[in-house]
Amino acid sequence: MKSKELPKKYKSNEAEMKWGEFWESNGVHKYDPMVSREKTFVVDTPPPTVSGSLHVGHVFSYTQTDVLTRFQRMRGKNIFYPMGWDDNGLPTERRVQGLYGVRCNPNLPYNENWEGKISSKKKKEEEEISRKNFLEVCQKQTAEDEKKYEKLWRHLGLSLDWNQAYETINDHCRKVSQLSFLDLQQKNLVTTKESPTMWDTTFQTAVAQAEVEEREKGGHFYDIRFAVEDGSDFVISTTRPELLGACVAVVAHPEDERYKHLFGKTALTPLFNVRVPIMPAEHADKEKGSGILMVCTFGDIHDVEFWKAEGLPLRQIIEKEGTLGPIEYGSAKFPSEKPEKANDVSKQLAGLYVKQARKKVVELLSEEGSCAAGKGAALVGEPKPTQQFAKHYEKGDHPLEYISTRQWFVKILDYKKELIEQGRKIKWHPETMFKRYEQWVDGLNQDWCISRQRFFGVPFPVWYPLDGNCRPDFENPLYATKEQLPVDPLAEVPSGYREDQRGKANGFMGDPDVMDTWATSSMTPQISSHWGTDDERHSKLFPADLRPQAHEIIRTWAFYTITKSWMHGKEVPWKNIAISGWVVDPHKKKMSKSKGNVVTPESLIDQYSADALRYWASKAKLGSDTIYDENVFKVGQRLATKVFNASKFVFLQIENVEDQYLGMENITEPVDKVWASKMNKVIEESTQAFENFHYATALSSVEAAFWEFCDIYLELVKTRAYKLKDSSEGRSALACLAWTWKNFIKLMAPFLPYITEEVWSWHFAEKEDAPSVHKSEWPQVISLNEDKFEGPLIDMAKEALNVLRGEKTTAQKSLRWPIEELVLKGQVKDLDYFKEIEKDIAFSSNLKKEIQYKPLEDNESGFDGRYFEFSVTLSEHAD
RNA sequence: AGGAGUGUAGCUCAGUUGGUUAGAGCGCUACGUUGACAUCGUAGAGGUCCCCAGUUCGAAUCUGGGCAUUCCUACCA
Repeated sequence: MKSKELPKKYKSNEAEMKWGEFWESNGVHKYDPMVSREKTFVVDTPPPTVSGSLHVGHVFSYTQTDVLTRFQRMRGKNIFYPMGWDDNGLPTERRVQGLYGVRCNPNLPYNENWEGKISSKKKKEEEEISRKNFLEVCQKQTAEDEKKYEKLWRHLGLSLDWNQAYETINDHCRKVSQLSFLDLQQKNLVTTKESPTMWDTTFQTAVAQAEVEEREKGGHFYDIRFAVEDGSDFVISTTRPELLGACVAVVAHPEDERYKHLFGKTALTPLFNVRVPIMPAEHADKEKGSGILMVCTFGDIHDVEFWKAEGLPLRQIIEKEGTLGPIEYGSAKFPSEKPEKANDVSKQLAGLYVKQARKKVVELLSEEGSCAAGKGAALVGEPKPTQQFAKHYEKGDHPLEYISTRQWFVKILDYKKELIEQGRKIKWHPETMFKRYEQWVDGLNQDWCISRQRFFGVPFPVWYPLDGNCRPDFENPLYATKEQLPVDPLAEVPSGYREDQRGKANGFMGDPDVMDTWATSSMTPQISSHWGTDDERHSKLFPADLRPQAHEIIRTWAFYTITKSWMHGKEVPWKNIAISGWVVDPHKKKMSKSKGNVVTPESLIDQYSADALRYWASKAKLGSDTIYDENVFKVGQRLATKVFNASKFVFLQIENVEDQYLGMENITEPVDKVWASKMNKVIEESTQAFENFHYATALSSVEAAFWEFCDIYLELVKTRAYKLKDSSEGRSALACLAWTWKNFIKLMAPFLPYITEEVWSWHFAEKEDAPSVHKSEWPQVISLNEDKFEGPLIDMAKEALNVLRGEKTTAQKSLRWPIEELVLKGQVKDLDYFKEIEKDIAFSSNLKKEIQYKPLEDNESGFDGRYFEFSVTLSEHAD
């Protein structure tokens, strides 16, 4: 065999291109549908939101999944590892709106000739386009983004099967989502109802509990005097005086002596002169404010609950846009003792946004004579500043309002116990993450609102019949049939109706809403398995083996997926859930685009190589956050280079050696056996670690062993391997080198797929009949037949080398400088075994030596190991 | 306020079931290097293992109590 031409240096970018194409054209990552379920490993990959670009946080967590998956592939598993794109939903709408300067107006007709052009415009100058045009431009934009994402994932070396990719807006996903909805409907697990719901006034849509976050805001307490029918009065404290017109009751704690006597009486609100009952309520806190407070429709969740429990009237004054409505007082719905005065106030407030209205109301309340009790101004004293916590939609800028609207809900509140039980059946990595799930489910207080008043999403497969006055009958919806799916109720017709009956008396109307994006992504395992449409495929892919995801979406993605799987089939969606941590900045805050992180993953890969980034991601355990640190990329890069150089060296030693001399039976020399037994341990450890999802532990163990291999073992045996290659001593070294090298490539393959594939191709691709290391068999431990070779010989040799190098360094001499005499001290456990190392050190270090030993006294500390002290005297051969 | 995590070298982190002198990498300092490798090698400096108390022959590790910090949840009229 003639010597191959090996590159002088490793060029990561060229290699990444080459092997990326190689994997694709050889179908290395392809799922085989013919293989049984037992031999298949199914990953429920997170579909990232397609709204701009991926960042280092994505690289981090997706790499961790890929590492686990590559291990399983080498264990012989048939891998199902799809990619999904979450392209529907608000993020896409927002991105398109900003990028193209357009806004959806569902009342406009479709314009065939309209073409979206990138042009950012101010909000007021945005072009209004039809719903269909809007959806088209959304789809066009996400398709472009997805291409960019795919390119990055390929470059990073994620071993995804791109044949299994899906987009959550495509026909198949819409079908599965709608099927899911219909199934829940049949099981009586969804309901439509008009009820107070958290509402974002900017996007004008309902939002679910899981999408809400608290933000701290400065605010003020305003003390306002109310009159009582008996002529007395009291003062309430509020941060939201603009809701005065929506006041439906006043409450105090049942045990509050100050107000007990007022229960059952009525109070009169200032400005509006509305008569409201004074009632006891458990949620009133005697210590807070004045102890008595107003109940409005709706200020917060307590208002909603109290309003529901007591059957109070609904006086909604805030409209969907976040402005105060034009309210006519003196009507049945909005009674007033002095309607004229109330309407005068109402006129001044109508059309104002909440913040402006607050200012105005405060202004009016501080006017002389505004107090209904006849005590001058209703506003008492100065407003007191306070830190408020207001609920916000995570993507919105204004506080949420509770507004009563009609929405679709999945009934989850009745099944908290069952859903926690389902969570318990799944193996969480790390285990402690289950607590988060449990706590979230336990604390739920609202059903899951799945309808959104948006456009780019999966429509409800629902129509409503219209009565003679064109009023929809929401209580008796018309559901699509399974065969109709996917269906757009705004374009298609319920069975038994004709298109020309749309919107007409006694006709029908389509449900205009779309589903929450989680209603679709909660079905990712079923989307991949083709639930409901392909039973055989479903049985092979469901439940999945692994769900990887981040911890902040346990309350959404994990929870909703578990919920859906339980509701549809009383199953858990996956056997394992692996929770990745975050990439955080040096101040331990989560890194994100908005924080101005300008480093793109693409440029990092170009600079450091994909393997280097993967190394960094693989160093972090599941569930723990990692500080962004480019130094770790450098370490990864160095490791890859070392793999290249060491491989080159080993390859040059063994390339022309006949196969028969590289068999394991040739490993006869003690030092080689000891090294092989050390490798056995590394293989065992890392396999064990991988099986427990502890890939980072596996990496550490392999990495440490590899550097030791380069620094110690290679140094020890290189002379022997080179000079005595035709003797049994030399062959022992060569066989051990070949075996060790092969195993290192394999052990590192999940982490560094490119460099390992590169060096694998030099020799083993052909010898092992495995074109790709990633489809080769995971290393097995070998039997050495002599278990006594587990002693510290390598450690001694290591120490000998270190002392040797140290001495020479101290003497400021070359490492080739001959040593006159060197005394080496150390400890060894096994006396017989110790005798054997004599020739090895001499041999491998090219040195002659004498070894003396004597028993060591039993350790004073009581530790019961037996030791022998030894000293080695080394002096240079007269070579 | 409740829950979960974290706290070990200047930095990023390992540290299994308690066990001899607490580790690695980076960084720093000094030195070396024509034979796989300067994307290298060798050596050195650097520690109150957050604090206090307890259990133990022995604690980074176990127990109790604090402190700091991150995240989740709740409250905040």
